Amino acid sequence: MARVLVVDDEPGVRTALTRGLTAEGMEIVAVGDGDSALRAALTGGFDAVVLDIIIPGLSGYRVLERMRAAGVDTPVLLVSAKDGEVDQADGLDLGADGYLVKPFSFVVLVAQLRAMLRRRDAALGRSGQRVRLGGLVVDPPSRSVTWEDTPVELSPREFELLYALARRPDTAVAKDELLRLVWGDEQAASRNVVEVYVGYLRRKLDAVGAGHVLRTVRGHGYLVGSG
Amino acid sequence: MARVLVVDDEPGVRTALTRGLTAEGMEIVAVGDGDSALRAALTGGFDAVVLDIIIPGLSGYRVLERMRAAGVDTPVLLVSAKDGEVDQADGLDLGADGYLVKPFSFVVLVAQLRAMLRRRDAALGRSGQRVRLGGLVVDPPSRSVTWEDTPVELSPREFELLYALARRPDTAVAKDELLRLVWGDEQAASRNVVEVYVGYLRRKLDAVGAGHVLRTVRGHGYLVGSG
DNA sequence: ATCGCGGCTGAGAAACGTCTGAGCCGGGTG
DNA sequence: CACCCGGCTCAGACGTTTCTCAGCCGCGAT
Repeated sequence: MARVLVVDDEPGVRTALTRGLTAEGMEIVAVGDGDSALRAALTGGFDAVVLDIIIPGLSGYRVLERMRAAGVDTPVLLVSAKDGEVDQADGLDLGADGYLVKPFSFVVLVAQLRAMLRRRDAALGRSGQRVRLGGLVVDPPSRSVTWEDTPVELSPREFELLYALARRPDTAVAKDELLRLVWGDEQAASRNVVEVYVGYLRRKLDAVGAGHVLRTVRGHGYLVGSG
Repeated sequence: MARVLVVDDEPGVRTALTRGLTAEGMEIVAVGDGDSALRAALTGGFDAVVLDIIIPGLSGYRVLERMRAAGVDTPVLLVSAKDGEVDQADGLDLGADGYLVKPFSFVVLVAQLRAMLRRRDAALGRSGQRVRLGGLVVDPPSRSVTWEDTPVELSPREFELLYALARRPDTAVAKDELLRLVWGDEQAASRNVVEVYVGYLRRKLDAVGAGHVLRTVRGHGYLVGSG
């Protein structure tokens, strides 16, 4: 689910957008002035920002400018009554990702937002997201695993297996599914190889005192969990 | 330098855009019909596409649709005389990144293109900015590298390799991707050349006591990090 | 307590990935 | 021309990883 920050000075627009975008399955935080907007945006907890330019306090331009200066690269959709070409170009060159002229169509706004979120998802999909689970951290970008800050050296297969399990915490994953997830569609591999690799994993996890996170679910498969 | 594909059926628009965008420092390929556009786009050799919807052969929509279906995620800026909100929304939902209504302002077009290219560069980590990482400094403008203020002399390839790794700190980069980033799309180069150059890099980094920043991630690639 | 089955493990063979040194090529320089 | 340097390929050595097999263990039901 996407978290979107909506910034507009008119309460009517705020409630309309909040209602409409919530119906589209987004989680909305709406604020009415530049200072609140900047404070909210700098938390980095948003996937996109809809930003009116003419607002009390810091202008939309300034908010955008300071966000980028602070290294926050959340996608921003500028909204303004100004339809001059220079305004649009300036906004985009300040680091915005789109520009909508008021009065805008809600349908277009949603489509623009979706386009921006789609790009973000594509970028994230390549790297994979880090999983934290009690003292266990599985970090796909660096392909590293730590237990309470102690690094655990894993081979590629071992890593993939642990990651496949850690992605679904406290959920039993069947051996057949692990075969599919980690070993691919090759039918060649026998189910025993999963047991062998769980063995390898356990040995390495045990060595740092994390043996209990990887449990057997008899007759089904395995699960990693915090319990 | 960015490579941009321009698709429009009017030769006048094509030459105007080609001239204007070239002046902005972009490398332009211009075509006038949907079939040529699709063929060009599917090569994947472009950083962005400016795509008119109403063109001979496949429509712009179709071109976009087939690009995405083929897994080509080059940013696309749709251009059309249709200003209906549904047209815009449809285009964006088909996978476009922006929508410009004809007649458009050239300044806005350029700003939109730049915004799209900026996102792409950020995602790929090619901002051209200096990278600092512990005691390691990689400075693209001057093509110089220092470890705790001690300069490290690198050949061009060595520099590109280190820079490719350093701009994504603590992230394992696959050998295939390094080949693409540093050696270009030429399939000719073997994967071993990466290993050889990592060897060269390590020798030089070791000589100044920075050997540990460049680590092997077995079965995957390499990473530079502070750890 | 005993039995049966699923799960676990040690050993070993084969494949794989990594690194290195030797050496070729081609372009620029003295 | 001879030389050097950077870029690259190749083949070999070495350790690691992957996987299979065979047999053992132990859970849970009777």
